[in-house]
Amino acid sequence: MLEIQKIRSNKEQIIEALNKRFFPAEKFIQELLDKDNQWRKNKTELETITSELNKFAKNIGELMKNGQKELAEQEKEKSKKIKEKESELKSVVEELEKEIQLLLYQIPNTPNELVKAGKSAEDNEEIFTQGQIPKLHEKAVPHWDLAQQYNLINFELGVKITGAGFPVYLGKGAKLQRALIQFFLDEACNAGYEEYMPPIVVNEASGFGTGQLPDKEGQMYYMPADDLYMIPTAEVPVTNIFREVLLPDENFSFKMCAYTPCFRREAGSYGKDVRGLNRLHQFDKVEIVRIEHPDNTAKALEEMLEHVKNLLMKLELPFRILRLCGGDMGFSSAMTYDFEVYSAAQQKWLEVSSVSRFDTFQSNRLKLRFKTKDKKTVLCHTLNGSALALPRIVAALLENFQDEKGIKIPKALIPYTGFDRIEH
RNA sequence: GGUGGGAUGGGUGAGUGGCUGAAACCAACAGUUUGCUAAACUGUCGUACGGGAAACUGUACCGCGGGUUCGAAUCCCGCUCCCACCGCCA
Repeated sequence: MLEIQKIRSNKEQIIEALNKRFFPAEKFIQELLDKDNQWRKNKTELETITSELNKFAKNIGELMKNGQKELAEQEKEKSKKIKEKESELKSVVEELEKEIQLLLYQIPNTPNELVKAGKSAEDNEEIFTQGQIPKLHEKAVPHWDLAQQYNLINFELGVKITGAGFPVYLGKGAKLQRALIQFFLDEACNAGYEEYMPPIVVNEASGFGTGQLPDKEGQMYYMPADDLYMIPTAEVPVTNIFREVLLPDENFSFKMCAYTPCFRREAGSYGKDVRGLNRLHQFDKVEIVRIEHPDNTAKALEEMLEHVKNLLMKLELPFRILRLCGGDMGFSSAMTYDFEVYSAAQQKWLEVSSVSRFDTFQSNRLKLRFKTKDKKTVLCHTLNGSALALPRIVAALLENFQDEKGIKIPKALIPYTGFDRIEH
């Protein structure tokens, strides 16, 4: 959620920034500011009247105490009329507040100055590439065939137990999952991120805090009996640790990581995009989350990018980094970098990580703030990124490292898997 | 699931209709004293929003939402959460 104070004072810059998303900013911002003006006018008037009523009440109390009953009654009569006016104004103010809130919820974050204008994924900028695209043998197949051939993942079994998008991992397939989770967590801890194991269901307030609610509730699985949501990412519970937190000074920097399963309804997805591990309803992910002083955000983002790069290099996967254009970024993000690995048998790039800075957009909703040296209350910045999401990594590993006889495990992972090849 | 108790500022905790944005104590911060530490003393010490260049000022907030009243932390109604004990269970 954008800060209303900033919209008041930086109207033009904000509209310009939002235009990079092809969001109809002009209309929204103007309407918002008109409502805000009305609100402030009415609010001031209301408070003047309330103040008057408070004086009446005090005065009447005095009169009663002194036994001047008749005078008191007269004053009561006078205050009645003012009170009518008060309740009228009150409902106007409340209505305006609701409308302003509603508008604010619908306005996405303002893109960072580095972000280019653009409508879709085609306008994303490739800013970095690394690694060689492997040459596969002639009979190379996509990962869903490999998974079946070597009995690593059983998709049909998942359908039987739950439904499409809930695969069953078994044997070395299951061990590979466990190895990757452990590997990613160790790497994150070594980079100074503190490990958390949060709940994987959250309440409504948490969904709201990170911006999934009220708009994107279709994305989450919902349990009406208990009014709880399954998390779509560890970002939700971990960031909400800091909901309604006021940090006492400026010397803070929180680096957290968490492994959780993630649940996404992915309503509307279909076709080859959802084949095999490409898009699942349940998947595993290690997430890194940072709470930073605004001055430190740019540096923190760089560090996170380096961290994810490092993971992919250790896994020996070819990858590229894209800086998303305005139109392709998530609602809450000010700037997002996507990491894509090349999956050689499918011959396509798969998104495996998304690293974003949100600046004050989340912290404004979360009420996550700190005190400056001169005792001012200021919103913190939040950042997060996947480090990493498993399924597409597994897809790329299987596809890229296959040969005629089996699948090789990258060196860095062998200590975690306990085997160096997958064979019959 | 059953029964009972509770929710007040960073913490403990007083407050049953106006003198309470809220006692007292603790913690924290600043200062005085001191060779240093400690102690003592003095002062400061909630959040949000509005108005104002600022000093400052207005309003709201005692779990949440409604009601009664000229006036509510205090009375009434509904809800949520927490704690304890019992039952069931990993």
